[in-house]
Amino acid sequence: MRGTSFLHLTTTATSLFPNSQRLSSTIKLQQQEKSKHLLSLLLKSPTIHHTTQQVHSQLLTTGLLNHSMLLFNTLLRCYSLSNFPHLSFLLYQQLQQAYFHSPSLSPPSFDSFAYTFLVNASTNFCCLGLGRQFQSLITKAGFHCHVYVQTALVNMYAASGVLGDALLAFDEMPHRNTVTWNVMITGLVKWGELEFARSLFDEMPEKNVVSWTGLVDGYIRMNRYSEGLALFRRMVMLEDIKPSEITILAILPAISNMGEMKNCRLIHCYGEKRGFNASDIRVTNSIIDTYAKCGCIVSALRFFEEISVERKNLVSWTSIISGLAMYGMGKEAVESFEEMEKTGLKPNRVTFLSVLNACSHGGLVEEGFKFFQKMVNEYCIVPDIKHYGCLVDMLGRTGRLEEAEKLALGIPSEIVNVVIWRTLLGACSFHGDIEMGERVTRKIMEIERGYGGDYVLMYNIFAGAGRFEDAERLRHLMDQRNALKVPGHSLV
DNA sequence: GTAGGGTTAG
Repeated sequence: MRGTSFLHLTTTATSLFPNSQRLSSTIKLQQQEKSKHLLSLLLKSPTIHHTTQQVHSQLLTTGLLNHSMLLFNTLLRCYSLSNFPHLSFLLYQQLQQAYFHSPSLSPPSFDSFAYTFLVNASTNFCCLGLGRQFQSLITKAGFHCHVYVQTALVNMYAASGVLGDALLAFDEMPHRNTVTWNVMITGLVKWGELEFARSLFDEMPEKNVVSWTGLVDGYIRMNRYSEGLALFRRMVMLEDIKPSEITILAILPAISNMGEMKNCRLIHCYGEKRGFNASDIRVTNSIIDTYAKCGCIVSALRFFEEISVERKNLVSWTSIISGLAMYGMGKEAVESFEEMEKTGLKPNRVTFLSVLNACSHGGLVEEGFKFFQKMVNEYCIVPDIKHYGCLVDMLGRTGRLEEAEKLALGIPSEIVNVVIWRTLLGACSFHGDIEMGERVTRKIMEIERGYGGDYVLMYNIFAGAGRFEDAERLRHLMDQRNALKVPGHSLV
């Protein structure tokens, strides 16, 4: 890795600042003013990449790079949080090189802030190798007990799924704060280690809303909705912890999976009271989605229409289109799509998937094809298997089985899957096409033999056509192959 | 300065 060559340079670092005595006081003052100005620029708009880059190039051209550790660290932080975290490493390297090329300067000495941001940049850049190198520099620099720096390292390992190393770093910390515990817990939750996360949660001395939300989210992500919601209730009622917008985002999927319309309303009201609905578009969008999934498209629509056009983003529109699709409201979904385009928003693959789904559920075949063409030609989006799935379903539902089969056969072999054929088999069953049903069943068996639902569908096709012998033959085959029909409800 | 995040074929 490119990092090796420049990282080892820091081992001799002792002090960042140059010998400033030689600078005249006027120049020094000018530099301080300039630094102050650049710092305020960064602090004013830390998330605007353009500003960060401008400040960076100013630092390089004016030679101010090694004059203020505060400015350097702030810039490092902006990069680590941006979409280009590797620029943190470039900046780091430039400071090293400034020293390397002018021996009159004192070598840079990176503090706990710099290391924290560099580790975060490694995390966000998914570059564990570099992170490990920083870890050894951190130890050499004497920050092996520093809570912030070590927490950043625990987070790096935990977020990347290297849970053994995360625990090692966590265990070796003589002092931990709530954030340390939280990064460990959320890391474990992220990688499905829920029980382990739970035991740490029970063990941690002071829990805050992030700890609670992390665990609630864990249960819900593992489809353990009632346990997640029970924990949420305990958090609010017994522990008196105020939910945050992230808590709301975590519990809404549980509410929609349980179909708890009442609770959706409750959360909606709570969001109004706390101002989340107005301040966080993600909460707004998730409420639209939850209303729709709880069976109330009217509430979803009403809520959606209350949002101002300026606040609605692509996900808001996609959520309502996908909601309308669930109810077979194809026409309304198409109208929403067109309205969205008028506002200047550019649909993405999910928006197209939702509108295609709406066309398929609403029986709008020609519109569906038009959207597919539009997606490919106008928006240059390469269709994925789900887009094809909608088209097959759309043709299959309306009984255009030959076209559906032809389309399925034309799907690139690298992406075609068993779901496509299962969709077609469902259509064959619905429209009673025995021959195609047999053909499609054979295709499915080539890919996967263990799913009982396919045998059942084919059995129904035979039985429906009065071919009971064939049906029984199939039932035998199913027993022989030990195919299990997965029940319609969850076993947990 | 360090932690959690919305829409997705059948």
